[in-house]
Amino acid sequence: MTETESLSRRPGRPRSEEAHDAILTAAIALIRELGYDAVTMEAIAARAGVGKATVYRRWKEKETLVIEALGRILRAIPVPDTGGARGDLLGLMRVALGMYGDPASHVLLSGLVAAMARSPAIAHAMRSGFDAEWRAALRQVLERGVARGELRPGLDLELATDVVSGPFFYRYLMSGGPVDEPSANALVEVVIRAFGATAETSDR
Amino acid sequence: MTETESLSRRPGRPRSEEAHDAILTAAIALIRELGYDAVTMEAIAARAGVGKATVYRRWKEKETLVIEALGRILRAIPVPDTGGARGDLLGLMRVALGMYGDPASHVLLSGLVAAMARSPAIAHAMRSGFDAEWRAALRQVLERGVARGELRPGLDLELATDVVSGPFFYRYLMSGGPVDEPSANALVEVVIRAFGATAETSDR
DNA sequence: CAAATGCGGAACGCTTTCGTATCGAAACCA
DNA sequence: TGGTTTCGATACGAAAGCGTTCCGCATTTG
Repeated sequence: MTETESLSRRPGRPRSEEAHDAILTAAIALIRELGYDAVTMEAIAARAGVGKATVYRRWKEKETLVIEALGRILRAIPVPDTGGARGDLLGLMRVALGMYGDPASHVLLSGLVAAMARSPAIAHAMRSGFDAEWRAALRQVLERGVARGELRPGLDLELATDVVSGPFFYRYLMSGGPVDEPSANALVEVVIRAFGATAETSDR
Repeated sequence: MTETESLSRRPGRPRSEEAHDAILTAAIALIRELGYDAVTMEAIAARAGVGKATVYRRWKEKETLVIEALGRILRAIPVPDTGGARGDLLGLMRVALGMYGDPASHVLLSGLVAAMARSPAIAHAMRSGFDAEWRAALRQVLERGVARGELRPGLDLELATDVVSGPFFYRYLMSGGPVDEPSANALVEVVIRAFGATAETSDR
């Protein structure tokens, strides 16, 4: 904002975009492999093929580096539109399955959850990024379901959101239970039964 | 088993039970404060008022120490019996609220979740302790509900368990949403609506 | 051109943790 | 009593990470 206003104003050699990218990419890769806590600035620089000074010139702490890196793995979640709440919810569940399916995500996610507990900045980044994105997509699907008359008008959106998100999250991080297509189907049926318009209770 | 068969067989000074207890207690306290990863053997010994050698004489690795210490905070979960599924589930939810209510539990739980992702031994200890205990209590309540005719006979026990456990777990570790009595009430209603016998869908 | 800044790389001093060793005192057994 | 083991405490060397500084070269502005 202040630096790059009129097309690179400063005298010397400009900072390398390649280095910037390589550092962020290396950071994500290492957090996937080792978890947030175990990753060091030294290792990030080494993996990126970059001097430590190049890293410290941009970020003073691992925390801020990681927060910027998190933006890289955050992709917009496509909101499915199959014409019905059941199909839309299933579509979102498949997005979740895709994320949970990668075994490396386990170390990544659990490491970040632990980091959230001790770093408000990381917690904010995760909630306003990962979680908010997912939540918004889910809310949209649920509201469309209400508008169509498939879901109950007065339904608690927050609660419905977490009934969809929570069970897989719990299985993935704690119980080790199945996180797969059949479970996704069953969970969607539960949500529709719980939040569906009072008419349709046991169809399918 | 082998050592203490005939009332302290070995010649020298016996190991201090006080030291043993103090070490385990110190370990738990520190994990609550700092998280699993950040706790060191040095800090545990210091907090316990014990020499490092005394710690290493008993446990070679932090991992095994922590696994034994986890047994300390695992209390048997009382299975409520209010005469109805709704009341029983609410009783269990209050147990969960009691655990989540302690702010120190946040660092404890999230640190252990991260440790589970990298240590199969910790994962096993958590699943066969904390999770299994909770799951068994929940299963009992659900099965009683089925026997009473309040819940649907063919219900998926695993899924129902995780629909109860997951949402608060997700709020606690990820979204930061409310984990309180009103939410517990609402969640119980969701479970009863989703898994209830087809007759009672919208009473209360 | 000179001045300024960034580059990858290496080395620096500092701190923390690791796991082991050693100490004199204390607690147990034969 | 003498032998053995643990006690709390402290010191130790090795290893790792920190954040900084310097090097020689590259890339930009003026």
